[in-house]
Amino acid sequence: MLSHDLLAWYADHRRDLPWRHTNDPYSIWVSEIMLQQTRVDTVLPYYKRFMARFPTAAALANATQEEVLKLWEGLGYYARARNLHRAAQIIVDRFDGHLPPLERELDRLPGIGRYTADALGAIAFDRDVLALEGNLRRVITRLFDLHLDPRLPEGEREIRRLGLTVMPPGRASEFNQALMDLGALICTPRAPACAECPIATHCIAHHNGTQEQLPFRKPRRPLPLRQSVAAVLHENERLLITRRPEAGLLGGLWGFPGGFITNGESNPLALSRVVKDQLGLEIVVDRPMPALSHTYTHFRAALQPFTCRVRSTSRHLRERGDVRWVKVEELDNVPMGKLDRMLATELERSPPWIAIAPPIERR
DNA sequence: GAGTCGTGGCC
DNA sequence: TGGCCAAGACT
Repeated sequence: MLSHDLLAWYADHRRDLPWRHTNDPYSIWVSEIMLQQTRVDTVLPYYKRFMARFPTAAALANATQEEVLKLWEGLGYYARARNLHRAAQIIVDRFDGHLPPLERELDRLPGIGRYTADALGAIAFDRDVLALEGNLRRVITRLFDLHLDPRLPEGEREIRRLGLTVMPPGRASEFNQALMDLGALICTPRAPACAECPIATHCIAHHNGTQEQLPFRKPRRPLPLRQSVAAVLHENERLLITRRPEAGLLGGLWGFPGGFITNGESNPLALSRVVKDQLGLEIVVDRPMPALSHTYTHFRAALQPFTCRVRSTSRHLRERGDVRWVKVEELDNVPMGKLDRMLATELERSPPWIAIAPPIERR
């Protein structure tokens, strides 16, 4: 039987992961949020630090958002951290610090969608639900040789229906995680290791030789490039940083004032306008910027020292909660995205200047 | 339904 | 090396 073969393989080959050493729903929840669109190896050090600092929902709820973001810095998709923090506060206020066990309740919490609600239902609460994520979609698609796009509603419905037919009642936690490990270790997107697969004899795609072509995907549109600018403003030994809006790129993190350029403005003018809009500072640049390269992997090559003067600093800056002056060595103590950390590093070489960031390639 | 949101590893 | 992908959620 398929489930028997799968669970026997899982008993011998399951990955040893910190969140598999516990039945605590909070611990499993944190792992599920961190693992969204993020590889296990990337998550591990973040997870350990986070759980050491916030071992319970109450500990997380009592923290400041800034501290939560600081621990998340570098992990990406920062809305996850803000939503996790908010949800912890809701759980403390409305559920006495404990996650509700039903998917329809979990699904209402910020940052928890269909998948995470089902994963918690299955893994933390032993409920007979299928937690459909990338691995399960691919594995089930191949098992049944489905020629449907798994991301579209019709494909998802069919995957869920067929998956449930092979899930043994009462063992949803093991079964879901076994399929995840199978997808991560054996039934990989490219070059699946069918010779080592414990359920290859049950796999219709393997029988038909179609596993390499599945799951079917529509080609994606090419990604646009967007150009951004940032100002690095010195005052003696201090640097000006601002807190970014919660919505959008690197939301809630601290960084140098700046933004995306629109309408093909020349770079110095765009920078002047963005900084003026954000801070009320007049910036005077005294020579034009050179051409720039195309992705921020080439960031260092694109940086050009650039002399400038700040015409006026206004007192209202000091009163704004989203603006700070920090010493260079303190930059490590506020949550900033990677791009801005690179700017900070570059700044220490040749202050002061205004940096024009090359276009950001969206993914 | 399609865009947006990060980062790192892979070949 | 650049395009693709990874334990998705939200708008």
